[in-house]
Amino acid sequence: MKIKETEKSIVVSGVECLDLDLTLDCGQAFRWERCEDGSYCGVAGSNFLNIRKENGDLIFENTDIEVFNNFWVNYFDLNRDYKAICDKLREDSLLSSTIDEYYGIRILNQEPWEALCSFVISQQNNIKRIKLIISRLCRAYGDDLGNGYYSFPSAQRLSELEVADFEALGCGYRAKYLEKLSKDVASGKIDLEKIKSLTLEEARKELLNIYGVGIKVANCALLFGFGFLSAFPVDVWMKRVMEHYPNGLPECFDGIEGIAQQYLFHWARNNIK
DNA sequence: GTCCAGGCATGCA
DNA sequence: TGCATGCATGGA
Repeated sequence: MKIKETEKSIVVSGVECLDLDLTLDCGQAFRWERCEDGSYCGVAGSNFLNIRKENGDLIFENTDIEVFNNFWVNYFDLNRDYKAICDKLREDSLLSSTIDEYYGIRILNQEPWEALCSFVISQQNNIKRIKLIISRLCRAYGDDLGNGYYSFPSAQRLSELEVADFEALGCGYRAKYLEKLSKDVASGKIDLEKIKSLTLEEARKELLNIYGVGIKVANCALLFGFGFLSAFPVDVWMKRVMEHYPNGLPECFDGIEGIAQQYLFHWARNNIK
């Protein structure tokens, strides 16, 4: 990876396997918008970013080198060798063709709190509406970052709300889950940083104790927010995919089950019914 | 109008 | 432990 600072942007070359459309709009993160020029605008943490690809280079705009180094490198997982990971996953025949078709899906390192909230909202819901609800939530209770962009509201802020406030955002029956989750995280009863330091099994057990968090939401939070690449979420789409693996997951998935899952999820959404 | 979506808690056997 | 049921809402 080579990094070059210009007057307005940061130009990163030598990053393999990062397709912005596939990575930012594949149902793992819900706050990126595709602009007319093909670039993406979004917020993560308290940082706004515009990112695009040009001749294979990644162009980061509306950020600075310090935030890039301290935040975006980790967010986009730029130091991980995804090419080697994809080569390993190609040992599976279904994934081999899937990776050829959708090469460039990465797993983003999102913040635990945002990921957990987002996937509580995601249950029994479709991606378009998940985005709609999260957008309303940020606009109503996040910090104003300018130009119509808002940060994801903190647990502290959301702990001030009542169930009816979440219902007003369109959260439906998930409102009561979010209300309790916000208060428990804000009070320290649930310690997300501590959960991040546990083993996968221990962390999953902790998340499953949370009201409104079952196995699917737990695995999504673990994969997308807590850095566990072995987590393997199975939703309605992945249940259809699992018919292709009657004997369990192949050995080449070991340690990178979550990345395999994201390719299969994308394949299923585009190819099944 | 009906069906479905990155499911979960609850009650009951 | 496993299975049936109700649950909010917006888009297709």
